[in-house]
Amino acid sequence: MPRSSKEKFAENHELIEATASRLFRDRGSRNVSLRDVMTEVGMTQGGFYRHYASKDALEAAACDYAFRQTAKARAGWISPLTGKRSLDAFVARYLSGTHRDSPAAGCPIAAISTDVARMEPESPLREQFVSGTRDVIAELAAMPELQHAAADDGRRDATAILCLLAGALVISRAAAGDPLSDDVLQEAGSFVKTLLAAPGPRD
Amino acid sequence: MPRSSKEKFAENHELIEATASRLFRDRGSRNVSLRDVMTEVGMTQGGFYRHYASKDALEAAACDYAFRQTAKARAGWISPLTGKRSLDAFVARYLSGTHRDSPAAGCPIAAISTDVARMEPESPLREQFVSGTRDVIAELAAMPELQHAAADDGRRDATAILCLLAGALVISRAAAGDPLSDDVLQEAGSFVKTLLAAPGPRD
DNA sequence: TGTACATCAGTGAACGCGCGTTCACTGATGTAC
DNA sequence: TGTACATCAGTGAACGCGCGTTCACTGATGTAC
Repeated sequence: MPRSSKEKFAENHELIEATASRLFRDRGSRNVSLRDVMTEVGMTQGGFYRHYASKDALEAAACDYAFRQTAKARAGWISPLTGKRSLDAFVARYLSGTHRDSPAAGCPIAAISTDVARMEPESPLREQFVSGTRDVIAELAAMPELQHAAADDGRRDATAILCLLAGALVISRAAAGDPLSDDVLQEAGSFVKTLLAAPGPRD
Repeated sequence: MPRSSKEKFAENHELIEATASRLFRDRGSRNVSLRDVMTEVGMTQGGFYRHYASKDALEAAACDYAFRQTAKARAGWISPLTGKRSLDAFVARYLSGTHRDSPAAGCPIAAISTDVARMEPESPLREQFVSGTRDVIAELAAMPELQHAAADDGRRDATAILCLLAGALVISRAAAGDPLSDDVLQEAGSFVKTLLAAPGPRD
């Protein structure tokens, strides 16, 4: 059944992007073939090139999708006490066993940053990644707990905490199956909690 | 010229390991062929299997080599003021532009943790990686700055700081070429410095 | 010590396989009259 | 509104290529006498 309608085409396009985003975060794009992606979508491999010029182009689109998807998800990460967004709630969700065990649906910074680091200097994937990371830092910096008297609007602390969280998740995933995996999540969480409870601005 | 002497064989073995360790950290083992490794060593690909049973086995050996190499290098990371090892000196070297730009000679946690996370649960690479990571945490926990009155001998702070450092390096590498890359290193370093200057134990 | 022989590190071609990409083709969709 | 035709999303086979691994072979090394 060749030739889909415009609507069906757009639907397939979105599905390819979402599927690739999921598989690439889970296994790494080098370990996922276009055939894997298209089969999961329910199409054959040849049809891919009606949607993207190359696998590289798909990688960039999948990265963008991952940032958009996780940004939406984070909007629902609210404190059970206040019902509002908070750094506490963010940290708890980010360092959860669920997040560790579901890279396919999780933060692209933790999932694909090493792949991005190995790309060519001017690749579209790199640009998407940097843009998405900037947004996450800005989102974190706007959290109430970081709105202290710092001159930089909490950007430094936001950056550092993101590094801590992403680093902890990556190491925890690498150590999966070993007690160290849970330890890392627990200790990183405890460290941030203590930090935020400390009196006064940190600068 | 077939058949090397025992000495030459041991020398070649070490060279294969060191070369693989370097290339795998730099480009990721999936992006490096055995041919790449053996050519760089100065041998042909067929000879590889006299040294290792498979590429998987080489990956584990290369990981172990990376941890041993960087542990030796860190022994020389001393404070310019006191001439002794210190967390300050460690952080400065870890978050340097040199370290960011030389993954091939740098920390394996920052270089290959994502690759390790994608391995089979019981792989030898995973075990080597976990063991090496434990050692780094213990080394950090023994630093004078973390020997405060904490009940856990500074392990929690050591773990958290390692996560922060590794996370910062990985993100900085992914953002290479963009101002964000330097910003991340600088802000993470500043954050840790402020943290260590804060009075009293953190718990 | 010298000699004959077994060992085995390294060579280089070959193997099967999966990959990204191309392409002739199909037939439903969308459009021009 | 109905019809004829151009478009183009999707199919599935084929392409060249590089990969990890195997293997018959070579000849220096190491050993047994």
